[in-house]
Amino acid sequence: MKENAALTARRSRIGKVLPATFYDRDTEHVSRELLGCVLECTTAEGKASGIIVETEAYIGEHDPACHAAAGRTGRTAPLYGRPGIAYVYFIYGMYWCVNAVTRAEGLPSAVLIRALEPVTGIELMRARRGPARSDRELTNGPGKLCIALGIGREHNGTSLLRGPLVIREGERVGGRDVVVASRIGIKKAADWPLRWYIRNNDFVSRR
DNA sequence: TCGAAGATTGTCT
DNA sequence: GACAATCTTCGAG
Repeated sequence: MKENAALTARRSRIGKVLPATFYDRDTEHVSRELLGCVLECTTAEGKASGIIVETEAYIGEHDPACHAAAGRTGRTAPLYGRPGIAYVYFIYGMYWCVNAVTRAEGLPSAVLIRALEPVTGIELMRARRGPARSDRELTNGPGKLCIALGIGREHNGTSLLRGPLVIREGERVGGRDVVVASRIGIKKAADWPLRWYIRNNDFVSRR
């Protein structure tokens, strides 16, 4: 009961779709401010959304871990596009990961969305992820959240301002509630402090 | 509870 | 042909 009240309160704070100017800034800045915002995906099956609780920044061709470090290819083309579009890529033969492209055109950087706290469409997420799963296992990782929200190749290069995949204003996250850490799951430049997450949030993939 | 290894395919060299 | 911004399962302690 208590949990339902908290969820209702969260849903009431979901606001407008973030404008292009939000993304056209320093990638580190955007990463930090995306915490607390809401990623929402609408498909034929319905709508599902969650609060962004963990992000990572990939900051251009000089960042060895960024896909753009290999230069502009067919795969990385969306990274060179306008701020506010989605870069969705396929990895390890079975998973999708979703990024928000940032900064001015021609500067290939993006924010990887690593974990969400489910807000709406939770039943749909359970159906997609499997019934035996706890709520925190629905979206506590970049591959998992794409499965739960139904994000795939059809969203690569689409606008996060128009949908079907959008990011909305959410709760403001105070400075004390933000933790900066090193990135996860990569070998190159893994110690760069470009990962942000909400302190004490159960849905963060790793502390 | 933790660590190791397997699954599986698009992309680039 | 090698590798990858991951997740799951399985076995050991």
